[in-house]
Amino acid sequence: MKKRRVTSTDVARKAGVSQSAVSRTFSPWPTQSGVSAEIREKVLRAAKELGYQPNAIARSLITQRSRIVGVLFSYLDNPFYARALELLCHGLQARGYHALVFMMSDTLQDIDSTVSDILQYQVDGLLTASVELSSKLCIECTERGIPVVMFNRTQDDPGLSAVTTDNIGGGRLAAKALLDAGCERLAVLAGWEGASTSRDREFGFRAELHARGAELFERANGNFNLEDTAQATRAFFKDRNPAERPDALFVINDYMAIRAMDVIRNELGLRIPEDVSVVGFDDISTAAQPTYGLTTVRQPINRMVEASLRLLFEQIEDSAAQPEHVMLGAQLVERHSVRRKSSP
Amino acid sequence: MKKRRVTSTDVARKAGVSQSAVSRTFSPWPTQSGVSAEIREKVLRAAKELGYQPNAIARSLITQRSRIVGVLFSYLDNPFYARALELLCHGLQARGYHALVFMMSDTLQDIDSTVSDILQYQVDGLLTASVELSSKLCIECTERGIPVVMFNRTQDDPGLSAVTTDNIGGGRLAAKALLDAGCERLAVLAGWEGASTSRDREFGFRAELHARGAELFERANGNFNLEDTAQATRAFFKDRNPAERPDALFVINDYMAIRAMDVIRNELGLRIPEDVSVVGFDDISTAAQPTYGLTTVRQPINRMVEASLRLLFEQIEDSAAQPEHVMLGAQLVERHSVRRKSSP
DNA sequence: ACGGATATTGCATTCGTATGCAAAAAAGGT
DNA sequence: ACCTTTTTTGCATACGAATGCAATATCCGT
Repeated sequence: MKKRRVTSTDVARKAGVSQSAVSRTFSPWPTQSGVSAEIREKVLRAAKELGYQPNAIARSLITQRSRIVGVLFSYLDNPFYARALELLCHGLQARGYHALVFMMSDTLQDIDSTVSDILQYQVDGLLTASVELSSKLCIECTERGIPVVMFNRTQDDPGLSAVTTDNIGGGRLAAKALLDAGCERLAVLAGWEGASTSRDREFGFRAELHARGAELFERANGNFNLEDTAQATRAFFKDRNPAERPDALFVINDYMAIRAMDVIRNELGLRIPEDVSVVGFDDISTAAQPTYGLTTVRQPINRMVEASLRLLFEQIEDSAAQPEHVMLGAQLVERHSVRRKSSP
Repeated sequence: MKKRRVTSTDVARKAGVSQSAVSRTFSPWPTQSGVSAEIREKVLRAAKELGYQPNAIARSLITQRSRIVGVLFSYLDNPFYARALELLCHGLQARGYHALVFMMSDTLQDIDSTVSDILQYQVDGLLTASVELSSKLCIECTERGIPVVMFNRTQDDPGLSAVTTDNIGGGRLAAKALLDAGCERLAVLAGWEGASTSRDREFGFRAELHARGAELFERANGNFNLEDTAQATRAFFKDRNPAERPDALFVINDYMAIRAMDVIRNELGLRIPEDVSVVGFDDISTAAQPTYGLTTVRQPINRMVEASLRLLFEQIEDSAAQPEHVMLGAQLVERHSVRRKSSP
């Protein structure tokens, strides 16, 4: 039952060569000091017979490279993040790296022990998403020379790389769409005050309103969860006369927007977009389904992932590489949740 | 910039004790041979000052335990799997383990190299979900003494642990619900023939039909993707007279069922459940949203995850533990997508 | 104070692979 | 054929922590 693992020494013995030869044969990088075709042949044959696989742990120990990247997420309910994780993993694997996933349920977020775990596993880099990391985590990691890239979040600290969409610009686009359609009482359903995404999107939204001389009608927090979102939506519309309730709603992400639409239509019996126009953010696949046809601000998720990986590997491969903040453009995707411009 | 990492030897020197003492102080398991309070104190102080963290890689090498579990997924689009991954990670972390995630896009599934990766990382166990693993992978891993637990899939090979819902029973429940409601032309929209889940659910569905003397009206494959699902749904209903098309649809999972409902209502202009009743499988959160109100067969995902982890750790901790197939009961959740029983 | 039992501590080795260095072999030049 | 240059090869050591064993210190009873 308990098989002793096969080591490079076993292979060496079987092939009648030195352990170094085996190591060199399996070296992933075209080693400067190669092995002759003849030896390589012998080694490979012996390895195959024994079922030898190099031990990545031992290799990491000596090379000081684990080829493991820590990936921090706090939840995957929001399909945007599920998709991001999927793409991130693919990208990592394509580069010969692997993702060690840390799920931080916001409730029991034991930051300290998580940081400790990350550090102990000697990850070569760290990708964080949907997580407001305490500056503590950042400092600890960067101090130890572990590159950190934040996905879809920013932090004031300029020592950290981050990749985001232009959330402020995106917020403006949302406001513009609603204003252009002739909406007059605009409400925003924000996420959670602590998240830069939510703050920036709302900021952009308000900025555009201000620029147009309009005023925000109402606001509430959905805290990125469906329950609070439904609650807030009800508060906006329930038992209110048409003239006293919003006629437009900007929801800080699609995940919440979909839920809001549901409450608006099925619980409150209002029509979208006739009674209320809705704009979301992200452009998750559900938004495109005809049932919702949600007009939304698209985040270019593929490019975001690519940029994150590029930044991360630049820093992994060149420790002198400077942290950078990449901001990609947002784009409005018009579907059917915003009413058509009322002709003047 | 380039900080040399702090080792137990550094701490030992600073604290004026031996490296062994440091190792023992940081040993996670209450070591038989402890250290005195005095030394522990000195060590901890020195460690804190230097910012020492034990190196998990080095530890793994000597203990032959990586405390890393490989987790294989093929996609996260289906929220059921996203949720499963989330729960799995939490469970792993709660036990002091971590998930090394392998995403196998079905298209570019390079099984061989993935197996190789898994083996090289010396994972203590392997959890696979939404993946039909070639027997090759199984054999390779079990031969090397790596416990494998399949989540939501089965394989003929009895040497493998698996956790599933009673898919056959679940399929029967779906048929029963539809038949009891008086539906007469039942269609099933399957996933992909290669997946045991899909096969078993369809099998159960047909078995119940057969037992009741009913016959399957039609079937198609949605291949677990939204495009094929929409396509198949159109084929079922488009340009057909009411009497020539299905009046009930069992979709093999909710992810696809939601898409099917969308096509039925928004593209084809049919009503649910008046024109067609729909039953899904899984009970993802979207199914509960009023917009859909999908009647579905619930998989007890929490218990599935718990069982998977239990099985996995039984085998990790006791190499004599036998593989086991845990099958949990399925349960029908009635909402509004199946028409009410027509009174006789 | 002494013998023996017990709890601490440190030494030395081990895990499996990579790599600098020197020795050996092969290739190249005249 | 001889000397130089280049390529192969193996030896020995390093990576960082865990642990069996022996040495030392501590405790206890009398």
